[in-house]
Amino acid sequence: MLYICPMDIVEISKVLSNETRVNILKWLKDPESNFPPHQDIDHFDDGVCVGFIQDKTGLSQSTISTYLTAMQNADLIIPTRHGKWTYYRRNEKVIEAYINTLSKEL
Amino acid sequence: MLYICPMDIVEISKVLSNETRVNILKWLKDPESNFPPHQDIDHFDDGVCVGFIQDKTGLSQSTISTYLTAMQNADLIIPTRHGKWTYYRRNEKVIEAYINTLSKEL
DNA sequence: TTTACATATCTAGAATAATAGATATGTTAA
DNA sequence: TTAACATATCTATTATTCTAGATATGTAAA
Repeated sequence: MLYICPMDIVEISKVLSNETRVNILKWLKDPESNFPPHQDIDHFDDGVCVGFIQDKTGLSQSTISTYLTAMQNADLIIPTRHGKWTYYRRNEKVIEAYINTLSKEL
Repeated sequence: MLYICPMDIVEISKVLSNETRVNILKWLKDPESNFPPHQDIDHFDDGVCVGFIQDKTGLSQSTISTYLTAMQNADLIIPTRHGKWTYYRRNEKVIEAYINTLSKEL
Protein backbone atom coordinates (compact mmCIF):
# COMPACT_ATOMS: atom_id res chain seq x y z
CA MET A 1 0.00 0.00 0.00
CA LEU A 2 1.40 3.35 -1.08
CA TYR A 3 1.83 5.94 1.63
CA ILE A 4 0.32 9.34 1.01
CA CYS A 5 1.27 12.07 3.45
CA PRO A 6 -1.83 13.53 5.06
CA MET A 7 -0.54 16.94 4.03
CA ASP A 8 -0.93 15.82 0.44
CA ILE A 9 -4.68 15.86 0.97
CA VAL A 10 -4.58 19.61 0.52
CA GLU A 11 -2.35 19.54 -2.55
CA ILE A 12 -4.37 16.85 -4.32
CA SER A 13 -7.65 18.48 -3.32
CA LYS A 14 -6.42 21.65 -5.00
CA VAL A 15 -6.06 19.73 -8.24
CA LEU A 16 -9.57 18.32 -7.83
CA SER A 17 -11.05 21.74 -7.08
CA ASN A 18 -11.21 22.53 -10.81
CA GLU A 19 -13.78 20.86 -13.02
CA THR A 20 -11.55 20.63 -16.07
CA ARG A 21 -8.84 18.83 -14.13
CA VAL A 22 -11.35 16.41 -12.66
CA ASN A 23 -12.68 15.76 -16.15
CA ILE A 24 -9.20 15.07 -17.46
CA LEU A 25 -8.69 12.45 -14.77
CA LYS A 26 -12.03 10.87 -15.61
CA TRP A 27 -11.37 10.87 -19.36
CA LEU A 28 -8.01 9.21 -18.84
CA LYS A 29 -9.78 6.30 -17.16
CA ASP A 30 -11.13 5.25 -20.53
CA PRO A 31 -9.16 6.84 -23.37
CA GLU A 32 -10.70 4.60 -26.03
CA SER A 33 -14.13 6.06 -25.32
CA ASN A 34 -13.02 9.64 -24.87
CA PHE A 35 -10.31 10.29 -27.46
CA PRO A 36 -9.64 9.51 -31.11
CA PRO A 37 -6.93 6.94 -31.85
CA HIS A 38 -3.36 8.15 -31.94
CA GLN A 39 -1.54 8.31 -35.25
CA ASP A 40 1.93 7.03 -34.39
CA ILE A 41 0.87 4.36 -31.93
CA ASP A 42 -2.23 2.19 -31.92
CA HIS A 43 -2.77 2.08 -28.16
CA PHE A 44 -3.21 4.25 -25.09
CA ASP A 45 -0.77 2.34 -22.87
CA ASP A 46 1.07 5.54 -21.99
CA GLY A 47 -2.07 7.64 -21.95
CA VAL A 48 -3.22 10.46 -24.19
CA CYS A 49 -1.27 13.23 -25.89
CA VAL A 50 -1.66 16.82 -24.76
CA GLY A 51 -3.23 17.99 -28.01
CA PHE A 52 -6.19 15.61 -27.70
CA ILE A 53 -6.78 16.69 -24.13
CA GLN A 54 -6.63 20.31 -25.19
CA ASP A 55 -9.10 19.75 -28.04
CA LYS A 56 -11.54 18.02 -25.69
CA THR A 57 -11.48 20.85 -23.13
CA GLY A 58 -11.53 23.73 -25.60
CA LEU A 59 -9.07 25.63 -23.43
CA SER A 60 -5.80 27.06 -24.65
CA GLN A 61 -2.66 25.01 -25.06
CA SER A 62 -0.84 26.89 -22.34
CA THR A 63 -3.67 26.45 -19.86
CA ILE A 64 -3.83 22.71 -20.43
CA SER A 65 -0.08 22.41 -20.18
CA THR A 66 -0.21 24.27 -16.87
CA TYR A 67 -2.96 21.98 -15.59
CA LEU A 68 -1.12 18.84 -16.64
CA THR A 69 2.07 20.06 -14.99
CA ALA A 70 0.19 20.70 -11.75
CA MET A 71 -1.39 17.26 -11.91
CA GLN A 72 1.99 15.73 -12.57
CA ASN A 73 3.53 17.62 -9.64
CA ALA A 74 0.81 16.14 -7.44
CA ASP A 75 1.76 12.70 -8.84
CA LEU A 76 -1.73 12.13 -10.16
CA ILE A 77 -0.56 11.58 -13.74
CA ILE A 78 2.58 10.21 -15.37
CA PRO A 79 4.13 11.68 -18.53
CA THR A 80 5.82 9.67 -21.26
CA ARG A 81 7.48 11.21 -24.26
CA HIS A 82 7.10 9.59 -27.68
CA GLY A 83 8.83 11.65 -30.33
CA LYS A 84 7.19 15.03 -30.50
CA TRP A 85 4.32 14.05 -28.25
CA THR A 86 3.96 13.85 -24.51
CA TYR A 87 1.43 11.31 -23.33
CA TYR A 88 -0.18 11.45 -19.93
CA ARG A 89 -1.73 8.54 -18.08
CA ARG A 90 -3.26 8.22 -14.64
CA ASN A 91 -1.13 7.24 -11.69
CA GLU A 92 -3.61 4.72 -10.34
CA LYS A 93 -1.56 3.94 -7.26
CA VAL A 94 -1.53 7.54 -6.10
CA ILE A 95 -5.19 8.07 -6.89
CA GLU A 96 -6.09 4.96 -4.92
CA ALA A 97 -3.76 5.96 -2.09
CA TYR A 98 -5.37 9.38 -1.95
CA ILE A 99 -8.82 7.89 -1.58
CA ASN A 100 -7.53 5.45 1.04
CA THR A 101 -5.94 8.30 2.95
CA LEU A 102 -9.20 10.25 2.86
CA SER A 103 -11.04 7.19 4.19
CA LYS A 104 -8.68 6.93 7.11
CA GLU A 105 -7.77 10.52 7.91
CA LEU A 106 -10.80 12.52 6.97
CA MET B 1 -26.44 5.05 0.14
CA LEU B 2 -26.52 8.82 -0.21
CA TYR B 3 -26.18 10.21 -3.70
CA ILE B 4 -23.53 12.84 -4.25
CA CYS B 5 -23.62 14.66 -7.56
CA PRO B 6 -20.32 14.24 -9.39
CA MET B 7 -20.25 18.00 -9.77
CA ASP B 8 -20.03 18.21 -6.00
CA ILE B 9 -16.56 16.71 -6.24
CA VAL B 10 -15.30 20.15 -7.20
CA GLU B 11 -17.19 21.99 -4.47
CA ILE B 12 -16.13 19.60 -1.72
CA SER B 13 -12.55 19.48 -3.01
CA LYS B 14 -12.46 23.26 -2.69
CA VAL B 15 -13.26 22.90 1.00
CA LEU B 16 -10.54 20.29 1.37
CA SER B 17 -7.98 22.43 -0.46
CA ASN B 18 -7.30 24.42 2.73
CA GLU B 19 -5.35 22.89 5.59
CA THR B 20 -7.32 24.60 8.34
CA ARG B 21 -10.61 23.32 6.99
CA VAL B 22 -9.23 19.79 6.69
CA ASN B 23 -7.99 20.05 10.27
CA ILE B 24 -11.40 21.18 11.48
CA LEU B 25 -12.98 18.11 9.90
CA LYS B 26 -10.38 15.89 11.52
CA TRP B 27 -10.76 17.51 14.95
CA LEU B 28 -14.52 17.07 14.82
CA LYS B 29 -14.00 13.33 14.47
CA ASP B 30 -12.91 13.20 18.09
CA PRO B 31 -14.02 16.32 19.98
CA GLU B 32 -13.20 14.83 23.41
CA SER B 33 -9.53 14.62 22.48
CA ASN B 34 -9.32 17.90 20.63
CA PHE B 35 -11.44 20.39 22.58
CA PRO B 36 -12.12 21.32 26.21
CA PRO B 37 -15.52 20.36 27.65
CA HIS B 38 -18.40 22.70 27.01
CA GLN B 39 -19.83 24.70 29.87
CA ASP B 40 -23.58 24.51 29.31
CA ILE B 41 -23.70 20.92 28.07
CA ASP B 42 -21.58 17.95 29.08
CA HIS B 43 -21.37 16.27 25.71
CA PHE B 44 -20.37 16.83 22.08
CA ASP B 45 -23.46 15.24 20.56
CA ASP B 46 -24.11 18.32 18.42
CA GLY B 47 -20.44 18.98 17.84
CA VAL B 48 -18.20 21.82 18.96
CA CYS B 49 -18.94 25.51 19.39
CA VAL B 50 -17.37 28.04 17.02
CA GLY B 51 -15.29 29.68 19.71
CA PHE B 52 -13.40 26.50 20.55
CA ILE B 53 -12.68 25.89 16.89
CA GLN B 54 -11.48 29.45 16.53
CA ASP B 55 -9.19 29.15 19.55
CA LYS B 56 -7.67 25.94 18.20
CA THR B 57 -6.88 27.44 14.80
CA GLY B 58 -5.65 30.81 16.02
CA LEU B 59 -7.39 32.51 13.11
CA SER B 60 -9.87 35.34 13.47
CA GLN B 61 -13.50 34.84 14.35
CA SER B 62 -14.71 36.08 10.98
CA THR B 63 -12.37 33.78 9.08
CA ILE B 64 -13.52 30.73 11.01
CA SER B 65 -17.13 31.70 10.59
CA THR B 66 -16.56 32.02 6.85
CA TYR B 67 -14.88 28.62 6.74
CA LEU B 68 -17.65 26.96 8.71
CA THR B 69 -20.30 28.53 6.49
CA ALA B 70 -18.53 27.21 3.39
CA MET B 71 -18.26 23.76 4.92
CA GLN B 72 -21.94 23.88 5.84
CA ASN B 73 -22.87 24.97 2.32
CA ALA B 74 -21.01 21.92 1.03
CA ASP B 75 -23.03 19.82 3.52
CA LEU B 76 -19.91 18.58 5.22
CA ILE B 77 -20.96 19.84 8.65
CA ILE B 78 -24.27 20.39 10.43
CA PRO B 79 -24.99 23.37 12.70
CA THR B 80 -27.09 23.24 15.84
CA ARG B 81 -27.92 26.27 17.93
CA HIS B 82 -27.93 26.03 21.71
CA GLY B 83 -28.64 29.38 23.27
CA LYS B 84 -25.90 31.79 22.28
CA TRP B 85 -23.71 29.09 20.79
CA THR B 86 -23.68 27.39 17.44
CA TYR B 87 -22.30 23.87 17.49
CA TYR B 88 -20.97 22.17 14.41
CA ARG B 89 -20.67 18.44 13.90
CA ARG B 90 -19.57 16.35 10.95
CA ASN B 91 -22.08 15.16 8.40
CA GLU B 92 -20.75 11.62 8.27
CA LYS B 93 -23.14 10.54 5.54
CA VAL B 94 -21.99 13.21 3.14
CA ILE B 95 -18.32 12.67 3.95
CA GLU B 96 -18.72 8.96 3.33
CA ALA B 97 -20.71 9.60 0.17
CA TYR B 98 -18.02 11.94 -1.09
CA ILE B 99 -15.35 9.29 -0.65
CA ASN B 100 -17.59 6.70 -2.27
CA THR B 101 -18.20 9.01 -5.20
CA LEU B 102 -14.48 9.57 -5.61
CA SER B 103 -13.92 5.81 -5.58
CA LYS B 104 -16.42 5.35 -8.37
CA GLU B 105 -16.07 8.47 -10.48
CA LEU B 106 -12.47 9.49 -10.16
C1' DT C 1 -34.66 47.15 27.80
C1' DT C 2 -30.04 47.59 28.29
C1' DT C 3 -25.81 45.01 28.30
C1' DA C 4 -22.83 41.48 27.24
C1' DC C 5 -21.70 37.80 24.48
C1' DA C 6 -21.47 34.40 20.40
C1' DT C 7 -21.68 34.19 15.76
C1' DA C 8 -22.65 35.85 11.02
C1' DT C 9 -22.15 39.06 7.45
C1' DC C 10 -20.08 43.10 5.12
C1' DT C 11 -16.08 45.40 3.24
C1' DA C 12 -11.68 45.60 1.64
C1' DG C 13 -6.72 44.55 0.84
C1' DA C 14 -3.35 40.86 -0.02
C1' DA C 15 -2.37 36.45 -1.89
C1' DT C 16 -3.20 32.90 -5.09
C1' DA C 17 -5.36 30.62 -9.19
C1' DA C 18 -7.18 30.81 -13.93
C1' DT C 19 -6.27 31.80 -18.35
C1' DA C 20 -4.20 33.08 -22.69
C1' DG C 21 -0.72 35.26 -25.84
C1' DA C 22 4.05 35.24 -26.76
C1' DT C 23 8.16 32.90 -26.62
C1' DA C 24 11.35 29.03 -25.72
C1' DT C 25 12.57 24.17 -26.01
C1' DG C 26 12.85 19.82 -27.87
C1' DT C 27 11.77 16.58 -31.70
C1' DT C 28 11.19 15.02 -36.37
C1' DA C 29 11.03 15.58 -41.27
C1' DA C 30 12.62 17.75 -45.38
C1' DT D 1 20.78 22.72 -41.24
C1' DT D 2 16.30 24.53 -41.66
C1' DA D 3 11.26 24.16 -41.14
C1' DA D 4 7.36 22.51 -38.98
C1' DC D 5 5.22 20.84 -35.08
C1' DA D 6 4.12 19.54 -30.05
C1' DT D 7 4.62 20.99 -25.67
C1' DA D 8 6.52 23.82 -21.87
C1' DT D 9 7.47 28.09 -19.84
C1' DC D 10 7.23 33.14 -19.38
C1' DT D 11 4.48 37.29 -18.81
C1' DA D 12 0.52 39.64 -17.86
C1' DT D 13 -4.49 40.26 -16.92
C1' DT D 14 -8.56 38.91 -14.71
C1' DA D 15 -10.98 36.19 -11.30
C1' DT D 16 -11.15 33.96 -7.04
C1' DT D 17 -9.72 32.91 -2.35
C1' DC D 18 -7.80 34.21 2.07
C1' DT D 19 -8.09 36.84 5.85
C1' DA D 20 -9.29 40.24 9.24
C1' DG D 21 -11.53 44.53 11.00
C1' DA D 22 -15.92 46.57 11.40
C1' DT D 23 -20.58 45.97 11.82
C1' DA D 24 -25.00 43.48 12.23
C1' DT D 25 -27.87 39.90 14.28
C1' DG D 26 -29.57 36.91 17.60
C1' DT D 27 -29.65 35.24 22.42
C1' DA D 28 -29.45 35.39 27.37
C1' DA D 29 -28.53 37.65 31.66
C1' DA D 30 -28.85 41.64 34.55
